[in-house]
Amino acid sequence: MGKEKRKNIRDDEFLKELGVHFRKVRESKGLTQQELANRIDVEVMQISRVERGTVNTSICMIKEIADNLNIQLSELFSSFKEN
Amino acid sequence: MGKEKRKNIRDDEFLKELGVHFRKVRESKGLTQQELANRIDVEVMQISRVERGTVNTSICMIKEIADNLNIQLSELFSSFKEN
DNA sequence: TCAAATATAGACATATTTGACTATTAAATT
DNA sequence: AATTTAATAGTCAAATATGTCTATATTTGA
Repeated sequence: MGKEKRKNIRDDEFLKELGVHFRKVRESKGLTQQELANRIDVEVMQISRVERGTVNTSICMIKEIADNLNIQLSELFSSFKEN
Repeated sequence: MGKEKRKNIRDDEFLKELGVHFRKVRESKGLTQQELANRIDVEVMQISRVERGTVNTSICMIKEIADNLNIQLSELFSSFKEN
C-alpha cells in the first residue's frame, strides 16, 4: 500500500550513447576534456561524467558544450544516430 | 580571500525561448500539457515549468518530450531558431 | 455568464546534478 | 621505463530539478 514507485525518466542507454557521440565530436575538434571544460568554465570532471553518460545533464550544459565546440545544437543531434 | 563565486551555466533567456518553441511544437500536434504529461508519465506541472523556461531540464526529459511528440531530437532543434 | 478545461503557482520533500577537492588509472611521448 | 598528459574515481556539500499536493488563474465553449 506504500506510495507508488516514482518513475524515472532517465534513460541510461541513451545517455551512454549520447556521451560517446559528444566525445567523438569533441575529439574531432581536437580538444581535450580539460580544454573544453576551461572554455565552458566547468570542472573537467563534469565533462567526463557527461561523456561517460553517468549524469542526465541539463540542456544548458549541452548548449554550452555545443557552443564551445562550434557546432549548432541541431547539428549536434542530427549527427547523432537515434535508435 | 573568499571563495570564488560559482558560475552558473544556466541561461534563462535560452530556456525561455526553448520553452516557447516546445509549446509551439506541442500545440501543432494538438496535445494539451496534460495529455503530453500522461504519455511521458510525469506531472503536468513539469511540462508547464519546461515550457515557461523556469527549469533547466534534463536531456532525457527533452528526449521524452520529443519522442512523445513524434519528432526527432534533431528536428526539434533544427526547427528552433538559435541566436 | 457559467461551467469545464487548461495552465500556472506555491510549498515542501526527495532525488539528482554540479562544484570542489584529492587520488588513482590510463594513455601518450621521449 | 620514466615522465607527462589525459581521463576516471570517490567523497561531500550546495544548488537545482522533480514529485506531489492544493489552490488559483486563464482560456474555451455552451
